Amino acid sequence: MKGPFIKDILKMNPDNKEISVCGWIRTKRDSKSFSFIELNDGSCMSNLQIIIDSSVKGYNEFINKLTTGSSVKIDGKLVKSPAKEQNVELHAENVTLYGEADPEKYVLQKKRHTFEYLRTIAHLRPRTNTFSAIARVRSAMSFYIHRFFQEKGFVYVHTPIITSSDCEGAGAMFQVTTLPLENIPKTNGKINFEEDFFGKKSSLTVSGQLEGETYACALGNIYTFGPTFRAEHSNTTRHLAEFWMIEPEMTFCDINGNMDAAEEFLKYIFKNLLENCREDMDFFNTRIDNTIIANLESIINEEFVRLKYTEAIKELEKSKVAFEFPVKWGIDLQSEHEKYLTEQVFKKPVILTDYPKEIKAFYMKLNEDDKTVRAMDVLVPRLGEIIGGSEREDNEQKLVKRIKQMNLNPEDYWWYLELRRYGSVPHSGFGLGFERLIQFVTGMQNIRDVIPFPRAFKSIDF
RNA sequence: UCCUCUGUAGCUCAGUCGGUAGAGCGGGUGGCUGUUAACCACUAGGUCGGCGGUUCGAGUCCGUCCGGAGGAGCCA
Repeated sequence: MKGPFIKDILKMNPDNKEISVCGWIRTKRDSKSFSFIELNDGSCMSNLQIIIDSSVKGYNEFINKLTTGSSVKIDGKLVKSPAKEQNVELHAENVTLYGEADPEKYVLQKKRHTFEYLRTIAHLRPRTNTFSAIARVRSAMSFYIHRFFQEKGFVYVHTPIITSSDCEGAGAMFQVTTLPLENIPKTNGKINFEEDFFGKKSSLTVSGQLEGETYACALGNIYTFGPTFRAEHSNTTRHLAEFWMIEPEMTFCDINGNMDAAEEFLKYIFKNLLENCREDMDFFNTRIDNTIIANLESIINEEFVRLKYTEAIKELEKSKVAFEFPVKWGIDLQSEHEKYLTEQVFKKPVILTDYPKEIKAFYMKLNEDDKTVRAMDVLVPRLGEIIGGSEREDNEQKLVKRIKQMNLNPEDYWWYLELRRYGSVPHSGFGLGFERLIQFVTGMQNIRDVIPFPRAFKSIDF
């Protein structure tokens, strides 16, 4: 597709310039002697208004075929529009119809559709305002994420999608196998994985963190940004079986440096989003959730609160709110607790640290009190946890002890432990789910609507 | 996996006490207007998710299966 694109045309000086524009017709309004067309090419939310006078060659043949959804090329003159709704419009001189869209059958007519229905036509939904805006915001956010890390000298590491470790413990895994399922080779009743493709039981990754740490412990600062798979039978507005995750890992960096990085990171990408995707963000703010822009602006401008878990528990115990889940030191915080802290107590993002070791992963660095670990969760108003991270345990003996405590086998982690044996360094990192981030900035309620082709439990229609 | 709700026209929904179905939007036709959520008139669309049962009679009641949504758990 060649330009100029409608995004740029709308900013051009309307000086009778001859241009050509391609796109899909969103709607048409006929008069006796001319027609108005709203043309969209995906470059932006706005349409370009086209006027086709009935004197244009072939008018009577093509005009009834220029229906919603049909694709055209229009050559014409860009002029100033006399009406208020737009600055410029295109006076067509030549019309080329590429593809018709039978209005009796094409379901995306100009009318509202529920997101639920649009999920059943995932191949057509990017042609709607909402889903094209989501696609642009997703793309832009990916770019800002890369740019943030690249500007800071982080190395982008491609961690494997297929892994042999069934030991990551972050969730149910999808097994990868070429064994014949109708006749699985077994020895003494147990599956013989030596005959499988990799010679070992293999799965799709649930996290690139452990592999990421190996590269961080050589290159300094790294990040991953790739697909992640969880085979959990979750059926919620916040879970996917296939989603994208960002996981930076920083060496010579403690929990405080980790918090600094997470805060700077969020502020950077949100600021870029508001500055560069204003039209799409205004749309979300108007049509989806009218708090998102104010919310993002306050996150950009406010300093995040930093609070230890123990302090947060005290704060919650002090409150008069009747929580569904009672508060007590040692519990994992429920989303009602997180929301209370971010929305009622502080009214801004809160970074909670130093959680009880029992409710956190084995690789998090143990504090001197032997009870808490250097975990950090970044909580934001409305969503709750947006980032989870920690300083990693860098002492081999302590790490082995924690692995055993969690009933895991240290032998499975031999290479991960060697990072602590040879040139171990304090290091930290965090992870964030990309789709939840997109949900947060767009206000979209269902995670299946912020990824082009959602994969979820019992759901893979496209 | 559990709990709740839901399935009627292309889409969004209404349908009373069980008596063979309606609206809005969208589509078609005609009219009108520098229109822009266009407007006005007319018009065509339905195996009421599938199967079984109760009944003289089921969109409506019962059973079951399938699909969808929301919540819980788990998590990102």
